[in-house]
Amino acid sequence: MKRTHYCGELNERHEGERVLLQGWVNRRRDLGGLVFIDLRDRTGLVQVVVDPNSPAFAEADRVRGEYVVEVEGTVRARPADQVNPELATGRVEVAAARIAVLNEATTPPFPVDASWRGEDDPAERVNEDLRLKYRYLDLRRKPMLERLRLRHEVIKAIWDFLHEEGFIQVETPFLTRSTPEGARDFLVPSRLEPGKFYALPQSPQLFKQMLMIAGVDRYFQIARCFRDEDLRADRQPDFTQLDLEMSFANQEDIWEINERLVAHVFRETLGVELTLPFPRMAYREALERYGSDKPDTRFGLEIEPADELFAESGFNAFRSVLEGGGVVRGLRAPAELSRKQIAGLEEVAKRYGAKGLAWVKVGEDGLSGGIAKFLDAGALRAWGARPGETVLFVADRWNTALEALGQVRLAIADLLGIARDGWNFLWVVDFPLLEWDSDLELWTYMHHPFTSPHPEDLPLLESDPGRVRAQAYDLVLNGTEVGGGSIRIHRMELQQKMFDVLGIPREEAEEKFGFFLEALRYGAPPHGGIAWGLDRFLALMSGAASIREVIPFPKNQSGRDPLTGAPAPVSPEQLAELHLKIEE
RNA sequence: GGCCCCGUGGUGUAGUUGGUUAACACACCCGCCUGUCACGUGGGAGAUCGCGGGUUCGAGUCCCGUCGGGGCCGCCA
Repeated sequence: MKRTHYCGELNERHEGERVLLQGWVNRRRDLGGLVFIDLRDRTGLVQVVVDPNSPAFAEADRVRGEYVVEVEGTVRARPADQVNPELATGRVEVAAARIAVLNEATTPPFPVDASWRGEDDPAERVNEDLRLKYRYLDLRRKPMLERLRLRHEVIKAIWDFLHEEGFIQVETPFLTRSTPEGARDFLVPSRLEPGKFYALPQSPQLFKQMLMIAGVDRYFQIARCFRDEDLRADRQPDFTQLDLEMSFANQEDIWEINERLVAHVFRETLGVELTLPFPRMAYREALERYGSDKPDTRFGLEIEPADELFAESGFNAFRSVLEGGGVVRGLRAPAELSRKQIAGLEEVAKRYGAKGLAWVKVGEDGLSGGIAKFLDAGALRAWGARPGETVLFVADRWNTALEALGQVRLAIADLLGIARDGWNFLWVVDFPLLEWDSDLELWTYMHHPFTSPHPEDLPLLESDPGRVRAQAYDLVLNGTEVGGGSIRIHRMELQQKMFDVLGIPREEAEEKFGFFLEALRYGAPPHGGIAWGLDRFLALMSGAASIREVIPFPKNQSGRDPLTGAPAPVSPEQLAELHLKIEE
């Protein structure tokens, strides 16, 4: 006989039915003469009752938590006073006629049963490394299984939508030559060609562009990407992108289809209706108002220019910054902050490059604290400050001042418990094409070197490179960058010119991606696309604190997998085959 | 490379100005219990306090080093 039902689907309609269930023992309650077993599979729990007269009793007696068992029995309604409203199957139970232990189980190092009963789950507080070492047990927990399922549903919704829109899914290689996204590559030594290496892709960037040249027109892929950089709560060495690319498309086309895709995914998986189109905000405005290129627009608390307050003030530290071409920006915290709180905020500002955080409290009858003596109450009032507020200032280079205050802004929101609800999608657009690298003393790309400049700014490319806008955009959700893309350069001459501006010698460009430059000569269509950070997307959708929670088998912060022990040594024979020697 | 936080039975924690048998809860094992659902109840086992060194009559506690875990900066879309 085969399994007839999943545990979690049983209800009053099955009353009287003979069922065969297979699953794990979530919990066993032994009353001496009577044994209750909560049987669990991926759908949930059902209570199995074993009567002492039942032939199943002996087996029920030896069963323990996490044993794998098969139960045959009859569904019956529970007595009215025995209904468990906490359980989806709480109105029924299965009277066991036969129980077979399919496998015994060692007691798990942490409990996996609580979440299935809707109880507070102690496993949420267990050291994460232990959860990773026993990930197959961790994944038995309900929230983990739910996130696996969400991941599946989101990917299915993406496939459904893009298929309908005429996209073709194409797989690009894992063993390849690296495409320059700027990160460190994971390398794979070649056995057949001593001293040569494959690289794992940081993204399928050049392959998808060549697919456009091939005439695929609309491509997508749920693509695994690899970057050998330090890890964070939102960064793993191998992670997943939704990668997509379209030919003959401009920025608006790409934004529009992505908005509808996001809306489709949210509708199908969370049942949430998003308002389209998403707002668009220029990079410069995002920085000026929110101090971030990925602003959290779920709350106000905007940054304001404050240069004029200090232009002629006696506060020399600020005045000299202004005279040196810097800026002063201010933030009005709607509360009287304590010294300790301000010190904490200053630490935040400093971590992000600010020299310090100047502050003043605004009272009904004047200013107090911090730099009060350098400021005029009337002028500050005219500037916008209101009684009861603590005003915070940073003076520095434009982007440093804004980024520091942007972080202070987020810290204040945490501090004051400012509500941050909802799903705020936002396109940040008009990124600068280039960014000055003061270490290397040259212009470097902000996105990647195949990003197309804004056509209107082309004349500036040689005269004033810093002012050239890119046709590049980020998709931001609640203050997290969840996607980024651009219109690509499709003409060889412009690509060559970009390399010149970037100071990449022709020979080097030829050596690194000559194959791609050659491809551009064969009738490359105008094209562009985007890549979503799928793991971040899922983490936000499920309210997870790190992307590790939505990745089945992630690495820990040291890049190790506590489950398999990777990375691990290899045998001398393997090294010899690869022509490798390990330096001590 | 840098800054911050954390390592005590299987798990989560407590452990006072350094002091004698390292405590509690849950889990685990055994007994009792026929309507439990955080079952109850009685008993039991289980920790060289991450590791190494130092100070001290005495270190879980103080100091130094080291290893491991987490968050962040740098780096990285």
